[in-house]
Amino acid sequence: MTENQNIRIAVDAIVFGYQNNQLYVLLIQQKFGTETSYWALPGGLVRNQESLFDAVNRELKEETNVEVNYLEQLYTFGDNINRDPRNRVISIAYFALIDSSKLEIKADSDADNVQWFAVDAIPMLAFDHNSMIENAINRLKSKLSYQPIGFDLLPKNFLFSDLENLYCTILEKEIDRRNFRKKMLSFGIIEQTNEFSPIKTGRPAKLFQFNKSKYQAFLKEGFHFEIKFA
Amino acid sequence: MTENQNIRIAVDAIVFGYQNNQLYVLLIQQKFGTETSYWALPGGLVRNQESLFDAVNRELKEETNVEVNYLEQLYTFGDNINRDPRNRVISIAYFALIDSSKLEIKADSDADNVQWFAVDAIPMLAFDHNSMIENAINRLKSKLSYQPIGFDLLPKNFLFSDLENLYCTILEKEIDRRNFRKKMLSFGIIEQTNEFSPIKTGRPAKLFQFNKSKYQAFLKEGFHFEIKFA
DNA sequence: TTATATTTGTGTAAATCTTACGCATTAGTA
DNA sequence: TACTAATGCGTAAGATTTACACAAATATAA
Repeated sequence: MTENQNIRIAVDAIVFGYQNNQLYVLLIQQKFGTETSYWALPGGLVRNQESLFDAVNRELKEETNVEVNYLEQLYTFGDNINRDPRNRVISIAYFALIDSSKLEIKADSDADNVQWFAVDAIPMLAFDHNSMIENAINRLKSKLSYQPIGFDLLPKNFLFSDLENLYCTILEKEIDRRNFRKKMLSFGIIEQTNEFSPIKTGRPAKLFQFNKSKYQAFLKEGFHFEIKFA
Repeated sequence: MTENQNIRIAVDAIVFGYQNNQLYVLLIQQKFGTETSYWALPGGLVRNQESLFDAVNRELKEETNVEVNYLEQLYTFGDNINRDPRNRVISIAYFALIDSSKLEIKADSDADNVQWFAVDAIPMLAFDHNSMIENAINRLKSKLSYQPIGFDLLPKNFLFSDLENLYCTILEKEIDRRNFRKKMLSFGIIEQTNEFSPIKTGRPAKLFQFNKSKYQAFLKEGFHFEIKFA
């Protein structure tokens, strides 16, 4: 009964990126000795003297070299005691977002082993990583409507149409352009810049940016971001 | 660098109960050898061959003997590597609700060591358990408005005024009785019973009950519970 | 038996928010 | 100079939310 505990503890990260009406997840290729190699989420064992937060950041740095804009704990996977067939491992999954300016895999990472996959074309992954991603997509979908998190998937300056398409794509919903813009602007946390987009078709569009500090100030006054669709 | 991992993994439960306009948390008294004994959340180390879910249920049974109506994972506490001064322990906290018919500590538990504390009178607890409770209260507050979770804090048959007071108490807000009742009933997931409450003052009140299976059926059709207050 | 105290149960009008919907503007390109 | 493609903008109808007060039912005390 008083056996010693023999459970490993890991962190894994589900990193989302967005570009051209498509949501992507960052995966790495795992080498299991001579076994077939699987794609998997970036992650690994937590060190004795490091916080969970440090662990996930370290693994992301080591394995993928991306820097995330947003990172939060998602869920701890430890109910299936055989999720890793080698040992019992409990994994604390983190949810992360990066903007499209960082979508290129940097040269200084082992690029062959790191790749973005469109979320509707994810292969069979190692362990329970497919269900972790499902879980993360649900979190992303629900957070989009009550936290201004979409901006972390866009470059600093973005087109209103990009923001709109991001919502349409991820939530898989039609959105009325006028109502969306009206509502978004009504919060007072998005500002027009003086720059125009370099796109060379149609009427030139102003670039916008999210004012994070304004948002945080509003939060303290009880402001509640919420955007819904029919 | 390839030191062996030496981290324990525990589960802890924040169990809420409600009675007479007061929210309670279930605590147990911990014995640390000869040291002063602290109050703490029920919980303990996860066994090698048991799921997290089984672990938290087992600890609740062993330490408090309460049966919960609702249980979900809350958050994993592992950023402070000294949260337990003896060893590094990562704790997966669970959030639970019981109804007031179970608020009495059962005789077959070690009653001296198990007690309900009003949330506004919680002593200094072991480890980071105070902040776990804070975290759980936030979860409870936010879930109340988008998930019909309040019913898990009430007996099967309840007065509408009890439901209303529960919301007022936990959210610390004034509520308009008429609007609250109208909105709640509009969902169609609460039914009048034929029973009257045994309370002997004022106009006799019908007892109501939550129809869980109706709620779950509605969910599948895209229904979304939401109740907000000025 | 009658008056009083206490809590339940109910409706409506005003204000706010959400939805639906189309056309003129601005540039580039042919 | 006409065409194409995308942006930017307003209003009316409908739905939801808010604010608000009094009659009904019982127990109890006078």
